[in-house]
Amino acid sequence: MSSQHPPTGSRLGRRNDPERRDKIIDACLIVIAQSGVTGTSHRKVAAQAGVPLGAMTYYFDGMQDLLHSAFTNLAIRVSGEFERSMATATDKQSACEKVFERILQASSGDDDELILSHELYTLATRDTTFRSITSEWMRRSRIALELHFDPLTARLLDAMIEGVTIHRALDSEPRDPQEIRAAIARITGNPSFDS
Amino acid sequence: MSSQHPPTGSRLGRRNDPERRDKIIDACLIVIAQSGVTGTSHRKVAAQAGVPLGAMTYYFDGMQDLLHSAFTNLAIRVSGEFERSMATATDKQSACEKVFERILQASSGDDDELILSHELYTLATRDTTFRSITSEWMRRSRIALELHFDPLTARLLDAMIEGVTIHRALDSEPRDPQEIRAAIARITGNPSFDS
DNA sequence: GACATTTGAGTACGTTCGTACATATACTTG
DNA sequence: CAAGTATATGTACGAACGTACTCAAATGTC
Repeated sequence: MSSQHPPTGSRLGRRNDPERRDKIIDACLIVIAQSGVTGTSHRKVAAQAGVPLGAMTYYFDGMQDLLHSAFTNLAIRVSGEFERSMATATDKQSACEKVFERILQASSGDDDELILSHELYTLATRDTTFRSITSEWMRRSRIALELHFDPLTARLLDAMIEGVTIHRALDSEPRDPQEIRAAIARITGNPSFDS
Repeated sequence: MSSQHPPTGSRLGRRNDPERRDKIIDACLIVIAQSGVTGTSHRKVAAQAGVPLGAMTYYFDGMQDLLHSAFTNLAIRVSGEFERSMATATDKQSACEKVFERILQASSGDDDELILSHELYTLATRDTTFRSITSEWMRRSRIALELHFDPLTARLLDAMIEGVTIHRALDSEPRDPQEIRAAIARITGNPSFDS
């Protein structure tokens, strides 16, 4: 008993798999979503990614570096999606509709985005290193919104998205989607959206 | 060397110090604010509280119970403060002013409230047990706001407070306080507040 | 004052963690 | 094909962790 590893200890040696690093990052986000940053360890991530433990310290300079890389990836992916979504809007009205969809989707809990972003916020509140990620994320959101709204409205709308999303997620009673429309209507000064 | 404890191993025995439990809870919040839930351990909290390690398992049924008690305490304290603040407002205008002060103070980073609430949100996003705390917290905020605003406006305002606070905290560039006034003005439909 | 009970403290155990490091393999170069 | 290098891996180590458990001291009871 106690066969710790495949019978033949096959060390692959120089294989330079460029996807290896990305696989670890993806696995890291999965583990964080499941267990939180608190419960994330090199061993869990390695297991999730299907790579040996030694690969963790090989590709990343410790836990901090791993987390930073993982959250940077997340921020780039999510803000990219939002940019693309906003870019498809043709006017204020359809832009409002996109924002509505975004809040609805983000607060639905159907994916891990909400959990992961909270984990990131928690790190960023304490650590300046991570704040550069959130800062850049917000900057890109704002710019995407400024395709359709003036700068101040874009900032307020961005903040409102955040607040409504969180409140919807952290309340145990379900919230009426109509509330989202009211929020957007008041911030943008577009009363017709609140129908 | 290696004197682990006061020279005289004075076991105090039945002393029933009712403050002991509260001291541990306060210490726990301090440790969380410093090191995050991630970095919080029984040993650190015990050291901060000046109680022996054994006291931790005596007063609390494990880490989960400790965290739950600590965050419940936090929620009660903070929402109590907000209720009292809102109760002193005499009309819509002064209520808006109170809300303004609240956002300014919460996002200033002068105390640990912001850090702690994020840590709580992160737990609540994943764990229903903690969501009852956030849920109750939001309920009380909403009721406090409903002293001066209609229910829908109260909800939106509450969400806006959250969003603006977070954005102010997680941006590396400073934000103009005037932005807060604009947000309140638009949500409450009180244009005169945005001056 | 003797005994029982409650309250609290100290310690030891088994687990898990991050990381360092020796070393095996694959590739490159001559 | 030999020598060298870059790449990747398995493992071992010390530190820190949560928790269970034993037992001392103070209090309650008669």
